[in-house]
Amino acid sequence: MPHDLLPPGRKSGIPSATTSRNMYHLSLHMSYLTNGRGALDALVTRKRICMKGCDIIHEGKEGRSAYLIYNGWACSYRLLRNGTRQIINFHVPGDLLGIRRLLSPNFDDNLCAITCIELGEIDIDSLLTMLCTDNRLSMSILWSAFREEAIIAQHLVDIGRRKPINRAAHFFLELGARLNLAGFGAKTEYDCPLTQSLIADALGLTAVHFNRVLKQLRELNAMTFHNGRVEFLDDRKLEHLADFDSSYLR
Amino acid sequence: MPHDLLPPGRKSGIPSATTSRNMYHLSLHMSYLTNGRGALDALVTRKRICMKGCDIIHEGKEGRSAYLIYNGWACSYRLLRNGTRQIINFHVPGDLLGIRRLLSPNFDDNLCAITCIELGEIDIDSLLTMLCTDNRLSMSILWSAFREEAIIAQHLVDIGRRKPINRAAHFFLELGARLNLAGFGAKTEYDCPLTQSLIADALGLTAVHFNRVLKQLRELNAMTFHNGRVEFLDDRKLEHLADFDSSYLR
DNA sequence: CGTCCCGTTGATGCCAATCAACCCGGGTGG
DNA sequence: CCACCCGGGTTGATTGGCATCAACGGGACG
Repeated sequence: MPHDLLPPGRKSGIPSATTSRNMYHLSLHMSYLTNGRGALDALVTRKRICMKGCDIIHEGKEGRSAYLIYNGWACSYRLLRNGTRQIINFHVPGDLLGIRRLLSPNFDDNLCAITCIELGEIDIDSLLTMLCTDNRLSMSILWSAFREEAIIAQHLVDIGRRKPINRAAHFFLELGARLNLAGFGAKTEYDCPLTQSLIADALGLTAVHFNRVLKQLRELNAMTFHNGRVEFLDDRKLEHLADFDSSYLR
Repeated sequence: MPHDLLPPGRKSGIPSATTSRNMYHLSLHMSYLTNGRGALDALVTRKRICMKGCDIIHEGKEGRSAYLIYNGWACSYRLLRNGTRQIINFHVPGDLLGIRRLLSPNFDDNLCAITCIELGEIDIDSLLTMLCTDNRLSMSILWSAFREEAIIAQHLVDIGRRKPINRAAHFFLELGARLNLAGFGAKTEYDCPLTQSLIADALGLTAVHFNRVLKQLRELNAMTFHNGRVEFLDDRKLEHLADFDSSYLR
């Protein structure tokens, strides 16, 4: 039974990642979200800190909150009866978490802190009432739902039809693009606090095999991933491997 | 290069499936959607018929319409450079198609008619302006976006971490549950106009191997799929295989 | 009657899961 | 302090499952 993100964990040995920025410099990655952001920020009632490995939202548990990530990383995942785990999506600073339970708790996945994470807590009920009056806010929420759906759909295509090496290339490119849009990381490198087995669980591979795939990427001089840092060595080669087009992120 | 749904095709040899109902008896599957349904129906400007195999929305093509399915089936899919196809989701009567392009054309996948299909066309711009005034309508749209996201996420888990036989079992159970909620099909059987290779492309398998999986399910006396008809022989065995819980559909 | 699409089955080969061993660095406790 | 453990990463050997290639049958349709 995999449990590498279940225990509360010790003090993170992992560098605090890409999050050493002003908390107001959040992922203003698109017009709608930018417009709605002010209204969203206003709804944050309190700050919450989650330690690395803690569940932020647990499946089935009633909860009346959504969260805005100020800094740190999280992931949504599902555990299967056969003991495996599928990670649905990783979440980076600026992302909005848990909106799906706005309308139904059944829609939501487990949500777990990958690094120590700082969250703005938003009360679902006040969000709901605000939605009725503030139109830009509803647009913002809708946008963010669509964007997440597009990311997940892309992820689905990745897992369903791409070979592991292409899948991995696509993953790192997408993550880089997302961080870039959120105002973090450079074009050719970024901090990434994920472990190999976390990524493997997102890509539908075993950790062992993902490790070999990383080796291949290294030997192709396409990219490296060491000590929580991703470096793109040959963008064109990578993009060719990944068949990547970032337009769905905008 | 797979193309079994690309050509316009001849007159469908496939029975017109589960769609022989009153067109107003649409998938009123949930409170929010029900509330918003009237408003949505009112926005339908004209009816459109698509022949089996026709693209309803094609990636990249500008289009300012969303569609409501009156009857017939469709699917959203993406084609990869390597010549394979991944089907993201199947759509049944009552589903709302193409809302993601409400906010950005980049978000949308290809959309194709699987059977001859009857659609209500909704102008995106009037939908947008309506959203600003009609609150139940925005809730309805939001709900439908969340639900679709939940379905896709479930699909992702399926492909990423379940073995083909469990995947197939899950697929048929989900489809059955969706049809049921939409008011079609009985508990233990339903019409399903999909071909084996369509389903295989949704499940991330080859058609050949999916065929063998169907054989296994048959030999386990769990279910059969013949001539466009699904029959569940042993629900408990199936549900055990699939680890299925339908709550995310409601 | 020939063609096309769909479903079915067999034979073969490869790729990724699995099992296993080992390294490294950091914590922890005797 | 050293011994030990534990989580994360790396590599090798082996197995099996799924893709691939190929052939055929049947039904629908021109």
